[in-house]
Amino acid sequence: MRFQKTTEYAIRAMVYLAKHPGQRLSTRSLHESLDIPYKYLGRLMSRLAEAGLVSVEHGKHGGYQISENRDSIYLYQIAEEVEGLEDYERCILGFPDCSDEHPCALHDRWVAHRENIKAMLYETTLADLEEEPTKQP
Amino acid sequence: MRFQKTTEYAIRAMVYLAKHPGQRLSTRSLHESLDIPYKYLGRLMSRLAEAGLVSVEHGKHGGYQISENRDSIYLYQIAEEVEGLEDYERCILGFPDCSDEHPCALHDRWVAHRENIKAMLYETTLADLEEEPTKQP
DNA sequence: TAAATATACTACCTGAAAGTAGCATTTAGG
DNA sequence: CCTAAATGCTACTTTCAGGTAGTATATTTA
Repeated sequence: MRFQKTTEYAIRAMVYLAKHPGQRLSTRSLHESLDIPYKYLGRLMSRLAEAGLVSVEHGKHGGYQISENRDSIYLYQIAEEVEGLEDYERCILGFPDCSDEHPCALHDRWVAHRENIKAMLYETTLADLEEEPTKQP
Repeated sequence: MRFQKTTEYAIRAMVYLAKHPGQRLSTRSLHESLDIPYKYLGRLMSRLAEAGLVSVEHGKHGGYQISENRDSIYLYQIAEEVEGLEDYERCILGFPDCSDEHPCALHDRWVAHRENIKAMLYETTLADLEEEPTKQP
């Protein structure tokens, strides 16, 4: 009941980029700030760039920055790109034909929590995460 | 953001046993009723028996049944045995020193949902899942 | 134009979850 | 006592997330 490690990395990186608007940050600096394996992070950033979530500059002094406004990038977009959103449509017990009309024993209890998590993903932007005066650990 | 498949199997099997109190059910019959790979289910049931969640009879006409009262077995016990409960103490972004006092950007939003899920696991018994007139898919 | 520094691409390695298979062991009952 | 039917144990296989490594390519700048 958690994000894949790669999704954690992706959200970390996107949040960090959102905190440094207008700056182009290299994989090296993200690696050092966020403690994510350098080579693995490089491939991840390429994926995020290809998905259009960040813009990229090649060559010397290259790197990544948030592609659009921080308030137009939602958490679900990051999760979708990395691990997909299939889990949030899935029966909690894995029954293929579980549904509201034909629920498994845990369905009703689970769906309530699941919808709350979905709301978090679909309604929270990177800008929203900036608003609170929370320190990055 | 889901249970491991094996945890799904375990909860399915426990719920099914809880619906047939006093009956000793073989791996074969559980396999046929729940569509879980036969051999894999056999090993899983052994684990649940060793953990004390079900009682077991060997030999001909052997099988498993709920070990105690249905209302004294909580979902968290099943999840704990199969995949552990570490995820529910973990930072959603994987920062090792994230905490209430030193939160990551998502901490406060996530903890609310996480605690609700923990409550579901720690407060729901197999008997509770019986009470609602829901059909097993 | 050449060196430095960055991303992009490709191949490989590792560990764990999920699944398969065979044989040993236990028990009921004719 | 023997056989059928069940669990228990052990080993192997498959798949994929996560991680490592080397090289190609792009861009800045001295």
